[in-house]
Amino acid sequence: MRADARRNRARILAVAQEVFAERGPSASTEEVAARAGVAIGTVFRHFPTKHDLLAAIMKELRERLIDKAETLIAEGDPGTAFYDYFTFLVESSAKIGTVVALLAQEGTSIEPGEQVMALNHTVGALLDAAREAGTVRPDVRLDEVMALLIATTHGALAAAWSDDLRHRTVALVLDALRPH
Amino acid sequence: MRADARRNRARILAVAQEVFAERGPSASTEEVAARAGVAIGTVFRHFPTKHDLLAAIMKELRERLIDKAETLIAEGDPGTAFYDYFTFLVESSAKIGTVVALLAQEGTSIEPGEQVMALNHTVGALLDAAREAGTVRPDVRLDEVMALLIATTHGALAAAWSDDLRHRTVALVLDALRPH
DNA sequence: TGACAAGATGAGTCCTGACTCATATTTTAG
DNA sequence: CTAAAATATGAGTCAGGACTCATCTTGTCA
Repeated sequence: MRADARRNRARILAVAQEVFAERGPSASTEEVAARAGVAIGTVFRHFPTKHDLLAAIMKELRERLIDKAETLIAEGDPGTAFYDYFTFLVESSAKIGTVVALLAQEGTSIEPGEQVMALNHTVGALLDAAREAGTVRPDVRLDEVMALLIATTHGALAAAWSDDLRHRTVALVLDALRPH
Repeated sequence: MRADARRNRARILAVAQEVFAERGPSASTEEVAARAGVAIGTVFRHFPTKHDLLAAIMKELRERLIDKAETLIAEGDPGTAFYDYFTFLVESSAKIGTVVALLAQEGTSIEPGEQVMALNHTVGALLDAAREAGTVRPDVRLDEVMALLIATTHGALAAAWSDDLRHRTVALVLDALRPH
């Protein structure tokens, strides 16, 4: 792969994240190209389909999210790591927006979607650890947690909550998971 | 207004609710026309803009939602009416889908939006009653409740939760609002 | 450095979906 | 029953956005 091609690919990917975060997944490929300072054909050379572009973003994002989870597992208190991660994901969605696309677009399609599967697995591990540490009610199930996560994440993005409101709301949701 | 015109208007409105519930707000006006058994021009005669059509749906929906609230206030236990209403709204969104458009489309626009204002007011009344009856934590604020409502509603629709999962998730969320 | 393959360009195609309007049809008042 | 007014019709216009490709440009390697 030529050096300039690699540079362009990276630049397009970065810019696309911004654009889709701001305008939602219906933003035009034209705008991505324009903001990347590149002709539209170049975008389609690297990502033959708009869907491919979105998929690439989601893949990168997933890696970032899983990195964060591994850091928390390695360094953090198992009792609080779960809560920290939940909060981190909601914060990310408020800023990055794409998390929502990740969770939603896949959620509505038929197949579970590998991104969601991976996240499921990660959150599940943190949840188990927290349960064992006694900081999460033992009867809380993973699918409920994922549902709360999707809901909070969607809400934070769709309704553009203020920082303050977002914090208070997440606190309420997480309180629901704590033992008594 | 001619009799057939009135009939058509009503039919279009009813069908449009179905279509938008199934396909989301991006469903085409063509499809609404087709399913209503009417030419596309007729749809545009009654609703000059797609936005007008959505607005009409939302208005009708709002009236239905507020009716329900008034019934609950009049007949129900003030301690549980709030919880029943919250549940009712989420159930509705799971079926009607349009609630989401109502809460979201408006939420992202600049002005608060009269639909959301009205719902705010209604939920606020129920929340106050429940607080007074002691079935809701005194420190829970209306904006937090609305945030949870939007989130749950979005989540239920976007992720197509099963009935069972929806019930459990709503139960968790509502537990977060109960005193201890 | 030269030449060629990889890459970039952007005007153009195709399609979808909102909206229009000249014409045909129906309702209804008288 | 009839004519004017109100409606309905649906082919057509227009705009936006995904995607293509003939042509030009540039990186790289001998």
